[in-house]
Amino acid sequence: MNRPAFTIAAVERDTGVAKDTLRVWERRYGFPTPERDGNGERLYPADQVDKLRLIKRLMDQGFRPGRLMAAADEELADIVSSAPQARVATPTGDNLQMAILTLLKANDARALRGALNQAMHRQGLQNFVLETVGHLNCAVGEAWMRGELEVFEEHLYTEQMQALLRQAISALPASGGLPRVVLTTVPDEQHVLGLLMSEALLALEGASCVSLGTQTPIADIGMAASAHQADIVALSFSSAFPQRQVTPLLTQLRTLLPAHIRLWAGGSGVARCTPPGDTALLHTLPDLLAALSAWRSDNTDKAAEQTR
Amino acid sequence: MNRPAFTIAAVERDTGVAKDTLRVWERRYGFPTPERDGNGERLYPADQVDKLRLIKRLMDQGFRPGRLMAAADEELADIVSSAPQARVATPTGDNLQMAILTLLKANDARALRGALNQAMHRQGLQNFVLETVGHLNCAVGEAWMRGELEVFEEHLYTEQMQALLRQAISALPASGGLPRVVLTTVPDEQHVLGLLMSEALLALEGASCVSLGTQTPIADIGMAASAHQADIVALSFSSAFPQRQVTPLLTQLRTLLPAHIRLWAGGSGVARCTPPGDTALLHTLPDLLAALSAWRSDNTDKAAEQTR
DNA sequence: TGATCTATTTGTCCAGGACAAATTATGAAC
DNA sequence: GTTCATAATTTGTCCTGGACAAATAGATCA
Repeated sequence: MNRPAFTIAAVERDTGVAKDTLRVWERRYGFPTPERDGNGERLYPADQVDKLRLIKRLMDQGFRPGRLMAAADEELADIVSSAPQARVATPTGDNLQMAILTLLKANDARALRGALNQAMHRQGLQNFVLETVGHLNCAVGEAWMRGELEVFEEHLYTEQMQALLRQAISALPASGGLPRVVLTTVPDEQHVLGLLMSEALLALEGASCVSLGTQTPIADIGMAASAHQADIVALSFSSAFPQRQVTPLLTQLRTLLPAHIRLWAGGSGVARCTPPGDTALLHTLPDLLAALSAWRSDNTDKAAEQTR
Repeated sequence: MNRPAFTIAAVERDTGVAKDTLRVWERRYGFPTPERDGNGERLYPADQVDKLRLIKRLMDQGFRPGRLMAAADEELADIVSSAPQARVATPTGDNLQMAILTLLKANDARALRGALNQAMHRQGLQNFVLETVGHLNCAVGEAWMRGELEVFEEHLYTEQMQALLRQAISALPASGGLPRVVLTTVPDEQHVLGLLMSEALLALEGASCVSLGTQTPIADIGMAASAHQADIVALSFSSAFPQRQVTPLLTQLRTLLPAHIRLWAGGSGVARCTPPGDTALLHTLPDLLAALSAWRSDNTDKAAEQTR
């Protein structure tokens, strides 16, 4: 079967690699090597797009393009099988991972939802979020990289997990407690699971969460924080978010925010970055809970004022 | 207060206008007129970015850039106030609109959620989706264009409505009935409310819905349809989606899908487009219910086979 | 070992030209 | 006056090839 070819715009959409970057890769590394249509415009064969998708994900994990681009398909497969490090999990977690991946491959949406729901109720929401969801996300991503899952199966997983977390969050009582947290992601960061995991943990601890969803413009994040009288602005960055943008964005937002509003940035996207002054980098979810406790210790006065 | 300037990449993210387009507008229409930084790179003042955002939304409604770009700020305001046509609503709907907009301006997230929840329960899910949600979406968008709401307030609305619809959908029994529908949006279409509204209506009527969330690559939509043994693939297009892409995308997807799987495309984004052959264009939500009824009339055999 | 400096790698921006698809205007025929 | 085909315009996207700054890796020295 001859799969259709992609225009450069389609490749940008499907891989997340900018058009300018695709052209410069071709010039420098000799890959990809698109055909040309009648108008001299690039047409990327489907297998090259597949390879680009894989390369993009490996780059998100820290690999550099010069190496990856030179590598043949088999070398890439080697890299994939050697790279995964998030393979530490409890025995029960491993079993669940296997079960979830199996259900995903079988495309049994209802059983998948049931299994996730059951796991959440057995472990409790906090343990589920802290110990299971993150590992599951990684396991699904790695299974895709190994070619065991398709993109649409990843989408199904994300959608089911999102529905489950939102359901759990909706079921929590609206506490009205402190701190008041505004949650969102910056433009170009569309991953929502990190946001929902954070919201679930914070809401469980009795914080007042207001989520703006994903991709709020920087200036609006500042306005929202003031409008909602937030104590904290919490941002989530996935590993797919371009590293180079993180620091300038945080710096800009910090200047926009009143000094008394704390800025928290979390997720695997903040792994290697130097943030401005008092910005808190929360690399893992336990860090989020720790930061919450710390804030409460530092602000016993506000809590007292509230109960007044 | 001197708001900071934007790089061309930031303007692309915040307005949705491509970098190439921004440069060619500057060349042709003399707007925008960015400054230059030390390296000769464009720096867009914040007020020009605001104007670009407004221009983009008006273009999404069918206005052409040549006219808008020449217009001064006051003329744009005139166009905004003359354009809105979705101002037809029931008296009760109008009251609700006013109430919601007021709560949004007050940034009272909890009261907003309460009001939406109350409206949904009073009207019932079907009426709520059919008669209220769409009008509310429009009203919020228009209020933004008139400068009455900020972007972050729109985000808050979207997030609250999304949470409410997902909660309602989760509460519906998983029927297992026919038809089996795979719902998603194509890459570059990130609006999720249209998808959730459709899922709610279809699930209410006893169809089996599998949502893949937004932005599934075309090839994966095809694979997902087969994997889930779908009878129908339903896509949602917002008015912000580039019109020119709709027809080629639908055509490509049609060739990928087995002939027996129907393709439904809905939302305001399919208003002016000529789809391939038997693709159903569902301009409004009632059209969706009509299409569902029609499918069931045409497929009584399958329904009978299922009850067997 | 750790710190400072240099070299390489890498992504993004620029100019300005080109072209096809979509839209609007023009004109002919009924 | 309406309908249809044709011409003119508008508009977004793609192209080449050069440039540069920020990030990273490598080398040198204390």
